[in-house]
Amino acid sequence: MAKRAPRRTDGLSKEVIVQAAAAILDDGGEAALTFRALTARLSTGYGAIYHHVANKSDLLAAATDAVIARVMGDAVVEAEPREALRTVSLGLFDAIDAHPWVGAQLSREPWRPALLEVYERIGGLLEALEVPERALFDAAGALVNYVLGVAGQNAANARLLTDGEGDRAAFLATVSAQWESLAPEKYPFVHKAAAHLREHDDREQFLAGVDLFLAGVATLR
Amino acid sequence: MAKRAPRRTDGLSKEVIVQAAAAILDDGGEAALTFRALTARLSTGYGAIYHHVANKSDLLAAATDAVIARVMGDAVVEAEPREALRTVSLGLFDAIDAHPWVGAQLSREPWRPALLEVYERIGGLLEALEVPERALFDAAGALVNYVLGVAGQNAANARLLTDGEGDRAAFLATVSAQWESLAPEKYPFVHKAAAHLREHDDREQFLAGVDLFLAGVATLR
DNA sequence: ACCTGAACACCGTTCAAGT
DNA sequence: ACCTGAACACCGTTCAAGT
Repeated sequence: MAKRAPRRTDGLSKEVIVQAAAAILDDGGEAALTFRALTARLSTGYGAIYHHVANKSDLLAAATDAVIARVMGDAVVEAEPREALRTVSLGLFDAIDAHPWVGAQLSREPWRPALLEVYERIGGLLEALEVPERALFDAAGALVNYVLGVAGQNAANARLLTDGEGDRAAFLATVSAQWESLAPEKYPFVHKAAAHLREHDDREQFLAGVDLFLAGVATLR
Repeated sequence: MAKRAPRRTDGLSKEVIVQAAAAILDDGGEAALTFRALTARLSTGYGAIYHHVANKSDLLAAATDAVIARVMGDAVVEAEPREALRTVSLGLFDAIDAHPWVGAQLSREPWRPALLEVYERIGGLLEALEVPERALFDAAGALVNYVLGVAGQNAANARLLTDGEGDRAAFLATVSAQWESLAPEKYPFVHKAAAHLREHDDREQFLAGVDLFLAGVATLR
């Protein structure tokens, strides 16, 4: 009886490891990604992984970069900058919604190389929108931050729902009921917002925010 | 020789525990908050803490709520809604900058009771700004998300700087140099942005984003 | 009711040893 | 060069036992 597990015949690579990590993250969320789970999935040892990856942080960062790079690669080039900005923003939103761990990671390490592409694309499109030079960088920073910020918050909700058992409608109904039960004299706005909360569509609300932003940018011209 | 540490004479309470946790978080960042560090600081045992607090998540949430509640309590009521919105936003930004762990926590659990106050205040002020009913909730959601999102990103940077050794100027110079070294044909925007990055003020850029947002909101009237 | 601290079931990471 | 897996130094959390 062999004491050791059979050795992998195909070589390991950072890419293979990062892809396996992403699969684990997608399946079970952030808590599921452990080196033990990773060695099991790859039928290998700890050292083999550490040979290709510096540590867990490095692994998460690489997996995040891969997702963002894919989104930016997929995003079609549109003629009209305003529409293109909406498309790029929504692409990021959807990717982070599909991979909630990406949202958490981006808010933890916002200077990743992957975001270079995002800044370039969004900045370039704002330039095409004829935003004046003096406001261009503030506008780009604000829009990128809005997109990542909202997508991250949304991802947190998505995580809450997959980690727990409940479905989205039930969760929103609970929060909505809480808001509704607040004294209208003390919380007039939140009290009124409760009804909207139950029916709102996250994607639409996200896009409404992008549009508000672009409307603000348009006043600068 | 007594085998056991002397028993606390004053009683423990959730408030005392939460405050001690906040102090540890402020001192050493998120990694420093362990139950071992907490028992040492409070001269108590694990069970004592678990008697007042459900688990670590609960502890972090309570500490976050306390910080946000303080900010919202401190925020002065201003006559002019536009100025009041800037004040509230900046108050949140500064609080999260001073306590970076709050930013991380809020992006992890965005439905905390503490945020009720934030939604109420910001929503109410937008209402005072005569934002039409149909757009009010999207606008409030977007603005709150922008504020928390940017503040969270900023907090991540702050964390990067305190956890590592470097100072802010050196860090920005490094990123800026990286951006500048990119091929201007491939990254025209980021290449140009490098100079701005070195000199920009996070607070000012944050406020510029709030203003862009409010300008967009103003077009709805 | 409130508190103590040994013990348990996990982590990420290291490293001597294998091929 | 690349890989294995026992071992180490941590975690959060539990719980029988104390006051």
